[in-house]
Amino acid sequence: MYHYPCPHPAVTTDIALFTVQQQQLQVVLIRRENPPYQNQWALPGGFVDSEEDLDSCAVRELEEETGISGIYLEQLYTFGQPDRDPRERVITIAYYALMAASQLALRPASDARTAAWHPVTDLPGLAFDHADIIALAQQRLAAKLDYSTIAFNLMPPRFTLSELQQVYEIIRNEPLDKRNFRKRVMAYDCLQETGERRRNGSHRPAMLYKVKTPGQLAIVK
Amino acid sequence: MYHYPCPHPAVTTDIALFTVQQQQLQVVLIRRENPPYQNQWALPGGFVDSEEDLDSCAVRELEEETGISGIYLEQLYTFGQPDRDPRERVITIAYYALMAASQLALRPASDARTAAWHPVTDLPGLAFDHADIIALAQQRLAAKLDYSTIAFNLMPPRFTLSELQQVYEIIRNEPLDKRNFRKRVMAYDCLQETGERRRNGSHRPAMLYKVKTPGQLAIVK
DNA sequence: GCAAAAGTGTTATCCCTACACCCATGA
DNA sequence: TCATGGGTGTAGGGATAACACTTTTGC
Repeated sequence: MYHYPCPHPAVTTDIALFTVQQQQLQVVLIRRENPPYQNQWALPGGFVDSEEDLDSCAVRELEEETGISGIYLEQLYTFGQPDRDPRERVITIAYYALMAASQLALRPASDARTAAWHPVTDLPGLAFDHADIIALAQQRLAAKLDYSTIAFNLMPPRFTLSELQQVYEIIRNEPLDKRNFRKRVMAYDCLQETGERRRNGSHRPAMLYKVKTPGQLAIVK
Repeated sequence: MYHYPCPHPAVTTDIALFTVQQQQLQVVLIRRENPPYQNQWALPGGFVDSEEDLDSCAVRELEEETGISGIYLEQLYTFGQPDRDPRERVITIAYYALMAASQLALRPASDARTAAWHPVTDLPGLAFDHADIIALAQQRLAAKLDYSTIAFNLMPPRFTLSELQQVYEIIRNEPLDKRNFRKRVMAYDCLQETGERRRNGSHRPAMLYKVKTPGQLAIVK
């Protein structure tokens, strides 16, 4: 097989998988079993296979290391500082992904014995430049809240408008007006009432909504 | 030197360099001297050196192949379809770059005998997936017009507001209201009157402006 | 009946849009 | 003096932001 006469670095994908849980934006980290950075926390990710698309690699690595699949995933940025891995030149295509807390079912797999959620406000020391990746992903997520329906990918199949509002408030880190919020998200025309209501304590039950076309990302306003 | 036991693809950067010239958005293409796609048009770009940052690689390749340097450059997206190069797996980190037409001084260099500007509306057949890269870059540029001062990077050191408006109109492909346009860009507070005026035909001379902090990208509105 | 969250409209303000005329110059 | 692009302000409309009370339930 032909090889171009040029350096051939290792190439990985890394995935910042977010959810909102316990009133916090959280990200999945795995504890590394092998050097470098053995026993440190890192993002799930790994080497791109020879006949594998980059997106597919991110999906596969996430599934292998956390057991999670079928969620929203988007390419974020490519990090290639020559010394970002102490052993060899490794270029990583970073992705970010979103899932509902309700779908939580972390399955630690072969090369990541421990996978766990961590609040982004309280991260442990991270391997490589993964802190930078998370920071950039968080920034992108916050920016996309303003002009897309990306946050719907953080919601379970059925949810109340108050729950949706909480997700927005947690990511933007500021309170929102209830009536204005409802007007805005309903204007997106992406949500549908289910007939059901959620009873949840000693107060009026809340209508449950679902996303009309799940997985779709609408650009709005 | 250590090598991770994984596939090691070739990695390149490719750069979509835009300017506005002759009432058109144009992009630099080079004619390929070597296979694959010999004699076809392609974006400037090339392999990432072993100790080289990705951004630096893009800057270097652009300089080597076109003689152009010192301009605005931003990472766009990473393309990694396994078969995007017929010879070997090649992953490319695509960049886009902007320059003023006034700075035009294409210097064809060693591995790109012919470098030339092409209107994006009338591109020749392109090597690899470079047509996709250009399309995405153009889309990103148009989107960024609406919420940043990115277009200022397409302007020469001194320019009139009418010239700036033309650049916006060409990229957005629609006419804009002169008074509203001026109000908006002046509100960015990024432009400064020079005392000078440009005399240009039998009509009132236009004030020349400059960007207060060139190279800076402000997020606005 | 009381506590607690759900649900709902109106008004004021701001921003964006539409729009037309005078100015300075060269020929 | 006329043709050409440069330069300027205002008014109306639409969208956003501020704001408070009633409803339904569990205890």
